[in-house]
Amino acid sequence: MHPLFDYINARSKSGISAGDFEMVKGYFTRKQLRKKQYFLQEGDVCKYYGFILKGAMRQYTVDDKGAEHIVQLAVENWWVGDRESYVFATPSAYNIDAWEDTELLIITRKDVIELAERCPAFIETTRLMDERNNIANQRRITSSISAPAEKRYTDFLECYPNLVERFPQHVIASYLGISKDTLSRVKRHRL
Amino acid sequence: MHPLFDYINARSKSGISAGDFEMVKGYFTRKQLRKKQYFLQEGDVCKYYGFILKGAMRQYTVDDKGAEHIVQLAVENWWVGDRESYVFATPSAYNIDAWEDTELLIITRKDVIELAERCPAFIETTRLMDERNNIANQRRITSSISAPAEKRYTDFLECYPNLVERFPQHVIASYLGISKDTLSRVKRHRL
DNA sequence: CGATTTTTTGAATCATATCAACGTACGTGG
DNA sequence: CCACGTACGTTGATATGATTCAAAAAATCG
Repeated sequence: MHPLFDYINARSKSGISAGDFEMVKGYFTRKQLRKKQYFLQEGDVCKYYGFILKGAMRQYTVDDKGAEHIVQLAVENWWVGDRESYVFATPSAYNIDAWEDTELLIITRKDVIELAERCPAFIETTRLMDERNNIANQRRITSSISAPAEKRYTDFLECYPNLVERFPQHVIASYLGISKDTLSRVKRHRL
Repeated sequence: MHPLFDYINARSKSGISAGDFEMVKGYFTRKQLRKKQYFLQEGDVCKYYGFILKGAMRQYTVDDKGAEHIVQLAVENWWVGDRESYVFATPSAYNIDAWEDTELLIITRKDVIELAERCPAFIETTRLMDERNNIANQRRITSSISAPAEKRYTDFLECYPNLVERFPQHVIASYLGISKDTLSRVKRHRL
């Protein structure tokens, strides 16, 4: 039916009624982003978290040499935002922009907190999201401190086959912390 | 008073009463570990999460060449365990052992869930822990995909000055994903 | 079709790893 | 008190994996 409805239903034990979902939906605002448009710019406070209905986005830092380092990729049914800036209302170190034209549901921190108080299923869902996120982050950290480029890439393929189709290779390379040139060579070597 | 009591009080909006805390404490079991003793071994399911009352621990993988890669360090007031194995009851890819003699409060997954239902302050606390953890992991990922050895080390010093005093240099090096030799050279270079 | 983005490739270079040796400190048992 | 083992840190020489740069090829898009 509605992607967010399905998302909450699949992740909360109790599930959510159609009526409750209307209430939940009321807390979100729809937002359209064109390709390359910023959702968040370095130095700004991340006022909104976004749930992606359609599209693809990237979160990245820019170093002193101007090189981009992609820390997160996201597509449909993923959340985007800089958690640190969102929670503490501090200037973000990241940029987030749309890689494709995308459509989001956005919500402020204040509203998330209020919504959590009114809707148990929503809390359960966000808790589960945090839990899964922690697990995924742990894996990524393990991979990035202990595995060479080739292993990092195969781990990625296994874990996120859907992302490979959505982003070009040089973006994936940056996400993995290796250069596009190296990733190209790794792929050839694997055949 | 009691480290876990203080921990919950500092992290839940409402706080916890002395009476409720007795109930919480009842769900935990005290566990002593001698230096080098395993808390979790690769291949086993992580049945318990632990709250460190006293001591220091490390979580690591062992690669095919027998080298250890430290993915997490923990001291007093930190939680230890492999979240993925704990949540899904799958064999863990990690070892966790005591770096010093340590004293823990441990709890099963089932009891965490039950306790969460009975004590709102406990839920709030674990939610906050997950949130902070996500933020910290994000930082670590950013650092590890984009920064060279020296920056990674200075980031670490800034973020966890207390850990530097508790673990020898070669352990820190492994945590940062660099060799002990390189860390030694980095330190000299910084003076 | 031209323009832009993406991928590939080779050559030179750089950061870090590896290996081996040595120095130091600490603790334990004789 | 000494002798020994163990753990830790440093250092130099060498090896290696990955980066950088530049150029060209290939794919994509309006």
